[in-house]
Amino acid sequence: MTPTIRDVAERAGVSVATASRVLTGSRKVTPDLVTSVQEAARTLGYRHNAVARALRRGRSNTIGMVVPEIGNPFFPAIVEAVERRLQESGRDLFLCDAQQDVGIELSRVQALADRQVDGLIIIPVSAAASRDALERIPHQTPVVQVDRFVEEYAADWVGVDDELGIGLAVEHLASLGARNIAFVNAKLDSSSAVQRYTGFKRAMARLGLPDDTQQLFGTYRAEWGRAAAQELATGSVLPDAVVCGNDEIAVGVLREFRRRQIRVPEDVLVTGFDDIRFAALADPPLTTVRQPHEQLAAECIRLLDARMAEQDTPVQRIAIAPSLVVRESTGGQS
Amino acid sequence: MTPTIRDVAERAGVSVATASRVLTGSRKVTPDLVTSVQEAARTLGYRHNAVARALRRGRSNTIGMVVPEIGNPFFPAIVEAVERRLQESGRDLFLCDAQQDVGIELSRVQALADRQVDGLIIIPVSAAASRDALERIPHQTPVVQVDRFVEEYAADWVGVDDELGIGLAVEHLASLGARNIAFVNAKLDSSSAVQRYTGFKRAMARLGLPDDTQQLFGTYRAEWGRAAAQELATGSVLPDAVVCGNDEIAVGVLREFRRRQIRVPEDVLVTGFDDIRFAALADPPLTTVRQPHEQLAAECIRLLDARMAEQDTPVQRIAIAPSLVVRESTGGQS
DNA sequence: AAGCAAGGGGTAAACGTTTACCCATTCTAA
DNA sequence: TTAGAATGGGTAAACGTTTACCCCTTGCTT
Repeated sequence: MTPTIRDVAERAGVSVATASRVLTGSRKVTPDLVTSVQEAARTLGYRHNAVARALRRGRSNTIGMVVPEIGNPFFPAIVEAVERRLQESGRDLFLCDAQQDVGIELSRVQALADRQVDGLIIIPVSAAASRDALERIPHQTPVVQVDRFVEEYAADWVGVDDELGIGLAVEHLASLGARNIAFVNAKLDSSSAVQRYTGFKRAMARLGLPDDTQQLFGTYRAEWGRAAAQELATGSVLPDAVVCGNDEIAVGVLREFRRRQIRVPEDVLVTGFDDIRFAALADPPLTTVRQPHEQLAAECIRLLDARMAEQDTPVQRIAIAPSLVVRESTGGQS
Repeated sequence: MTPTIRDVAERAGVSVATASRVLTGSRKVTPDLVTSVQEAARTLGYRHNAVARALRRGRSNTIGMVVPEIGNPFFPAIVEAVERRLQESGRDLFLCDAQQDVGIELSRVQALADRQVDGLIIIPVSAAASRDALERIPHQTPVVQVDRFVEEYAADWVGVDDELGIGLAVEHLASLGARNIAFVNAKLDSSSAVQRYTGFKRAMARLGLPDDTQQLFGTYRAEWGRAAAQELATGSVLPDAVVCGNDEIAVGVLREFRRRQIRVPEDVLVTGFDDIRFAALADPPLTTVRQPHEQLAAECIRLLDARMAEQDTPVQRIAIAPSLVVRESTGGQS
């Protein structure tokens, strides 16, 4: 069997209390005993049982995170940044995937909460349907939402200013002379889809552009981008530009236009959102709205720690301004 | 405070033992009591404390998984498939990212083992340097390696037959008349990099092709692909074809060739490995070796369950034959 | 020199479950 | 009818820690 702290104490000739004190450093212990306990622990290959510790302490030194779909490359990028931050404070991150399903999301959230994670970072699947999952989280567990949020649910949030981001894209296109600007997005069930849509409409209005352009709603995936591009291409007139709700959609759009020999950026301009790894590798490289991962992650951990330190402080929503990255899909430099 | 089983028992007017029996179904209980316990649990909003349960039972109904780098899209694809499988048996998956660092990998493995996961699925970072991390896993914890394995370490493995896969690519290129075939791969510190390399050399020898072609080793990332392509493009003669160690490299290669106006497939053929989501979306769409995720995941869970059921059965290595997907980067159909 | 504080060790309770064991009741079979 | 089995409930121990509490020793202050 794996050795317990009792074995360590026995071998070192001390009580378990002393052994625990040495191993956790929770109280001062005579140097002699310190070394003999450490020696004993080392020779036995002792590792503390994190389950027992968590039960006793009521905390686990672990943060849980749930993302909507790990296959969507934007989310791993956020996860990596969060992980790097957590590492600085020596905490572990356990990651779960909701597979775009609020039922699975609920079970993941509960699995993590049941295991006494000290905090929960969640990118909710749906602005409305994820509320149930989040409301079932025990109230003492701090929760921070990232990127997306749930409507009418009081928890901290940090994300990018989606409205502003889409606005940057639209303005850029308008400055290049585009007037008939189509919009291809995911269905409006996540908060980011909603905000990007309102961002689009407001920017169009602000710039005095016609807002009866083609606006198509599907999923945040490349297949949808292809399907949408097909619809745009077979319509009566090709738009001057296509604003996409995320980069995956945009990559699908580019692919379909290429297949149909519609040239980007000569015949039509295309923009994405997120600046995923492959945005710069697409052909042509994609003009997109960059999400500052590191900053998002830093704010996320800051919010979480603040919430852990003080439960009853007012909820915050932090929107970070994104920036536009101009590449060849709108005629920029490579 | 959140209610405990004691509260449930009290409210239902039974002992905690009975409450536990009802809630876990571990023994038959009179129907009356069953309903009153369930009623009590429901009205109190009782959720069992998974930490306490795990401590008492010594099992956690949880599988841990560690991947080398979650930002590499091949790994999330495997994770998703594994997750779907585990769901069938009602187990949870906690995922950790090693960030391509064997030190972090070690700490992740230990964090999971310390929390009494029932099994560990690991894609090791390095064929040699990851051995330390794996050897420190308590011997009662079942371990299955996926995709990559650690040399001289006795644990089950399931993956694709890398040698065979690369062989398919080389044969395909040879059948198209390519003779001067370059190879762009990651450095040989992961088992897959090694196996893909030997696969390449053997295939070249088998087909009687010159094996003094350019062979470049970097990382499994697109940036490396770009750098390597630059080197190939500026060499004295452009190879007939480039076999890449994975799709990310290949995408980088395609990008750089495009930038330099080297046409694929007219001037040079390119192949990848993995068939990630973006392989079909690259321009031109990438001919690649497809990894059967679902099958890999299924075998992985099967191995894990077998190992959990019986500790001392001989170690297995299962190599699944991959298939070639021909796309335009070697002149195939879109 | 006496009293008190501080330092540091041990004992045992507690965290929330599950389950071995015991016991009372009811049922079955001879 | 009665011995024995079967059914089902309760009591309490156990999982491996951490830590409140107690107590002894030492050293310092007056």
